[in-house]
Amino acid sequence: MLKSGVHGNNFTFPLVLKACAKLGSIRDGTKIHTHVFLMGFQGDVFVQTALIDMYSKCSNLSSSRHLFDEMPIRSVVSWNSMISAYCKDFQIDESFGLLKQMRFLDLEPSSSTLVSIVSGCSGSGFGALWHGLSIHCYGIKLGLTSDLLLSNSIMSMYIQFDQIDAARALFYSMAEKSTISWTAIIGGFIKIGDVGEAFNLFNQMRQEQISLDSIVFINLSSGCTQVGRVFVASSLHGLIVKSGCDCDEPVENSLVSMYSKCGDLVSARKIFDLVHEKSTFLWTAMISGYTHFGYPNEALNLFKILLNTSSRPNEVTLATVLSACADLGSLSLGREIEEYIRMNGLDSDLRVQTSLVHMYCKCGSIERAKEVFDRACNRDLTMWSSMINGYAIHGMGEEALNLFVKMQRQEGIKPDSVVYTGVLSACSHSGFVEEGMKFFECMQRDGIVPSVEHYLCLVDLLGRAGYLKLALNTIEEMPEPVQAQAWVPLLSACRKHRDIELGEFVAKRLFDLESHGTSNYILMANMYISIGRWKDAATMRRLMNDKGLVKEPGWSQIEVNGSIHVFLVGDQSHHRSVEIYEKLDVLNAKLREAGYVAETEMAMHDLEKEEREEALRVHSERLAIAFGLLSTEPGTTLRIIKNLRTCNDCHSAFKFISKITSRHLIVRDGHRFHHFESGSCSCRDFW
DNA sequence: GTAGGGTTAG
Repeated sequence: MLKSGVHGNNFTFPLVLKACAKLGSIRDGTKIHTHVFLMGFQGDVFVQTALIDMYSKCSNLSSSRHLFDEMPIRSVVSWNSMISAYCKDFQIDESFGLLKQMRFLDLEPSSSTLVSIVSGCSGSGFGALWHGLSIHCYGIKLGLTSDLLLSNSIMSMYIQFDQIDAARALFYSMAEKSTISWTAIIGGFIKIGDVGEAFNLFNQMRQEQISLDSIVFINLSSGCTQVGRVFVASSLHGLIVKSGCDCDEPVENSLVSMYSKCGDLVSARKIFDLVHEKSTFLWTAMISGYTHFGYPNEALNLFKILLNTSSRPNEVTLATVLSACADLGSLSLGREIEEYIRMNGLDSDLRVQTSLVHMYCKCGSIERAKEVFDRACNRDLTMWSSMINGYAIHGMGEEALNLFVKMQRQEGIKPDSVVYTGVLSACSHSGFVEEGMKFFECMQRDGIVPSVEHYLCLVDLLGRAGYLKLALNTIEEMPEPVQAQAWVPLLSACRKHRDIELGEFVAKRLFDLESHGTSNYILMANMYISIGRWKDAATMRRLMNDKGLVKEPGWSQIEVNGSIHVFLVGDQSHHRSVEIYEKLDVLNAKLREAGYVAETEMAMHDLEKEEREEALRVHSERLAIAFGLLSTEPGTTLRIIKNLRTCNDCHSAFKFISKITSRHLIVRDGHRFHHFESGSCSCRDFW
C-alpha cells in the first residue's frame, strides 16, 4: 500500500494492521502508524483499536497501553483488545484490573471480554483456576450461558486445569455444540489419559453427524499414540483418509508420529515418504520413531538426509538425534553433531545440552559430559539426573552422590523419582549398601512412592554386595506385581555369589511365575557349570530349547576413524580377520607370560580344557580389541560396546591387556561402563 | 472495518 501510493482510509488501516499483526512485523506496523498520523486518522476508534492489537501481537505491550490510555473515547472492543493483550502476556492481574475498571465505569463486558480473560487464565498458573471460575459465574450472571464461544473457552479453561468433570458438565449443558466444542472435550479426555472415553465421544460425534476436521483427528491420533495399538491407529488412519483430511500438513505430522510411537515404522515411513514438503516436525517425528524402537542407524541416516534438504533441524530434532547417537555409542558422530549444534547456535538450549551430556556419558566420555554439564546455565532436574546417571553407569558412585547433594543444597532443586533411580543405581554399581538403603528411605520420606526401578535397584544393591538373605526379605515385602521382576536381579546375585540353594529357590519362583526370560535359564545353567553340575546345566539348556528360547548372540563394536566395526563370537567375516586372529595369538602369548590364566568355568562342559580356552578366546570383545590395537596409534583409548554383560574371563583378560599394551580401554556392556587402565578396572571387580 | 474457542515432534 505504501509503495504503490494507494492511500489508506479508516477502513483499510485496520485490515493492513491486522496483516502486520499476523506477520508480527513491528517495522511495517510502525510505518503504518506513521501514515495513520499523516492521514489524520489517529483519533479514529477503529484504527486506534487495530493499532493496540497490532502492537500487542508484535510484542510491544507498552505501546498498546500508551495508545489505550491516550484514547478519549473507547469502544468495548478497545477494552477487549487491551485485556487480550495483557492475557497473551500472562499478566492476568492487569487484565482483571481492566475488567474491574470497566464495571466501575458501568461498561458491560461483552462475551468476547470474558472469552479473552478466560483464555488468559488457561495460560497462567494453577491459582488462575479461581479467576476462571469467577469468570464462569460472571458469565452466568450476565446471561451469556448460551454464547458458544464463551462456553467453549470456559470448557477449555477447565480442561487446562485438569478439571474434566467441570468441563464435561458444561459440555453436556450446552444447547449448541460445534465441532470445536466436541474437539475440546475429546482433547480433554485424551489429556487425562482416558482415551476410551475420548473415542466414545468421537463415535457419538459421528452419530450426530457433526462435521469432522483436521484438528479433531490430530487430537485422536495423539490419543492413539498413548494407547500404542497399531490396529486402533490404522482404523483412525482409514477414517482420516475417508474424510479427506489426510493431506493436511499437521495431520500428516500426527499420523507419522502416531505410527512411530506405536512402533509401526513401516507405515510411518510410507506416509513420511509421500509428503513433498517435509516440515521439521515431520522429520523429527520419523527420526524419533526410529530412535525409540532401537533403530539408531536408521535415525541417523535420516538425519543425514535431512541435512541435505532445505529443512533445518531444531532443538528437539537434535536432542532426538543425540539420543540415537547415545544408543549407537558413536563418539565421533556425537562430536560431529555437537559441532553442528555449535555452528548453528543451538548450543544454549538446555534440552540440547542435556542430550549432549547423556550422549557423552553413553559414548564413554564422562569428561566431555562433565564439560557440557559445567558450561550449562540454569540446569534443571533433568540435566542433573543425566549427569548423576552418567556417573552411576561409569561406577563413579562418589561423584554421583556429591552431585546429588550439591543439586539440593546449592541449587535447592527438589529430587524426583527419576533422579532417585540414578542415585540408587550409583550406590548399586559402587557397592554403597548403607547409603543406598538410606536414600531408599529418604526418598519415601520425600513423599516418593518407590517404583519398580527403585525396588530393582535396591535388590541389585543388596544382592550384588552379597546380602542375599536381606535382598530376599526385601523382595518378600514388596508389592506383588514388583516381586515378579525383582527375582531376576536376585538370581543374578546368586550366580555371582554362587549360592546355588537360594538360586534354585529363586529360579523356581521365576519359572512358577512363567517368567521365561532366556537370561534366567542362562544364569542357572552358568551357576551349575561353576560348581561342576554339568547335568543340571544341560537340563537348563534343554528346558530353554524346548521352549524355543534362543540365547541372544553376543556382539561387540568398536569405532575406528569414524566407522563402526561389529564382531560376533568367533567372527571371521571382517576383511582383516587373518590379522586380527594373528594379533590375538600374539596377545594371548603375552597374556600368559604376564600371569593370566583363562577362567574356563563358563565354557561348554563337553569341551576339552584347551578347546574351552579356544572358545573363550574368540569372544566378540576380544576380536574388537585386537582390531582396535591393530588399527590405531599406540596409546589411543579404545572404546568398545557390547550388548551382553562381559564375562569374568574377558574382564580379567582386559585388565591384563590394558597393562601390557599401555592402553586405556573403555567397555560399555549391557549394564555399565568399565574403564581398564594399568591392569585394573574402574569397577574394582564389583559388577 | 477492530477483539474472542479446539492442534502435531524429545
